[in-house]
Amino acid sequence: MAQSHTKATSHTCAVCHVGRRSDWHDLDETSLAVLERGRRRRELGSGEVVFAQGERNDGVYCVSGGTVGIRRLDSNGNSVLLELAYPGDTVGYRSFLTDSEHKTSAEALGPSIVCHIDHATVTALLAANPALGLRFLKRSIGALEDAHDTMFRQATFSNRHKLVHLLLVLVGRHGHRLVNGSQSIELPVSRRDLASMVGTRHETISRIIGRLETDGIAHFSGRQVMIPNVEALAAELDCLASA
Amino acid sequence: MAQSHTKATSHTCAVCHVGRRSDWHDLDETSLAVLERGRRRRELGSGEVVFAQGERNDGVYCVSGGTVGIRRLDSNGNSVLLELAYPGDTVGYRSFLTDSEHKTSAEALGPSIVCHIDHATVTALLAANPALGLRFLKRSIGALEDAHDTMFRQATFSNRHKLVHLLLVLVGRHGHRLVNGSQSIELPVSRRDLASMVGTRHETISRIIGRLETDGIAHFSGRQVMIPNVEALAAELDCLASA
DNA sequence: CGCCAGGTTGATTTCGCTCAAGCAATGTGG
DNA sequence: CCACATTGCTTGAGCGAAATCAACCTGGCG
Repeated sequence: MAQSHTKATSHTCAVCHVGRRSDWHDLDETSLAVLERGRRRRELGSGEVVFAQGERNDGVYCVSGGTVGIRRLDSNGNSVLLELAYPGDTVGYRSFLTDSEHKTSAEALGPSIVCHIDHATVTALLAANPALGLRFLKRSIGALEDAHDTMFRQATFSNRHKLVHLLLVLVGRHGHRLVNGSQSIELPVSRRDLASMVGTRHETISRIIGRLETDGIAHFSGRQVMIPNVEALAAELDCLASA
Repeated sequence: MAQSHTKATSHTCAVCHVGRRSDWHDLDETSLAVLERGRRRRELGSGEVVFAQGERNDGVYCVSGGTVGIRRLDSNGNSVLLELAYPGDTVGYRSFLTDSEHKTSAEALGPSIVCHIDHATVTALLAANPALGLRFLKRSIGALEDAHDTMFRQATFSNRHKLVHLLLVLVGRHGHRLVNGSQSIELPVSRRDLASMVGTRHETISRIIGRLETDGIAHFSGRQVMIPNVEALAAELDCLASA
């Protein structure tokens, strides 16, 4: 929950994310000063939007805490959660680099901290630091390969397998190992969003969850998930590869 | 069929694709000379592979004629066609830029012409022409946005709508307008590949095609498709947006 | 307290997958 | 040239899965 205060002075992008390197680490002295001047820290509550689909790009956002969801909407109210962004990730760089409106929305999936880096600053930093452009290139290629993975799974996995895979990914990001060796996750997303990620309806997700429960593979209570045996969960997917 | 010879002199990348700009147009004189030395033209027959998933990257390939399919395979023999590449497109640049093995396979979907540009040459050209890196950046962002579109459709469209959408895309690329105003397409892909792109089985594609036939919306004969009224086809999708 | 969003559950119908057979075009070896 | 295998596609029957529509629950919140 939104630890709100941070002595704003002590917290610079340079010291941000010591463990996970952000895209902004490799800047030289003067560029860091430019960055400090051009960035503004924002604390977001659950559901608050970072940027909205269709808006004009106004710079990029570096996630510093929490989880940010990238989603696409259509005029019918359909919404699909396409990516999750974590501390160290930069979002909004695609519409910046193509100089276009945002093709997706970004919103905090829980209390989050995000640094906005304005358009002029990013432009200046990119001009002075070719390596920064390279980071974005690598990032977009990585995101594309993830998207291809997802497209492949959409075409070849059953809904149940897709949900299991998603759970395994989320365990990696949000899981806590308990004393008895089981894993506990706090899901960052609603059932509806789970459904959109799996490519099905939320009722169906409910039923698949029910089946996982009766199979003893996972126990759901709201957004809390207990997984007694992660290997058993992973084994569900292995039976595909072994055929 | 793969006939391999070409009067190598007469055909340079500089004069290649006059209409559709390739990624290699904006090079300076000396870089063009480097490119000419480092590239090798290949003519491929239907089904011949440009590069295979898992192979080490050995440079990039510029499509000069025909159609190239980018597909992903798994150990079970599943195959999903992820992208189509056309003259002017460069393929294989992602594993080049990330210095990794190919994450996908590329193969000619019909008689095609492809220029291989070897690893050392691309490295040299990238170093001398920052704009080239930018082209690749734009390209990967574009591909990512396409992938997001596809993921969105996978989650929200019915199979029929997905097939109709795919047909409309293919009309744009492969369609010929006939005298009576109808469109004729020569599909570049098999039914199985259509199925993988839609995310379903080939039998289901057969049945959906049957329904489109009886609805009088499209007429299939092998890989030839006749669409008497493209607007009627597009109207299928509009009814989604209007709700 | 009533309201509402998010979630679950049930009943019904539609849809798509699986398995299997049949068919046409193509290629191959005798 | 024909018998035969192969490949890609279509079609059918049966079954299981998921969409749909609807009721209902539950926890928060004004």
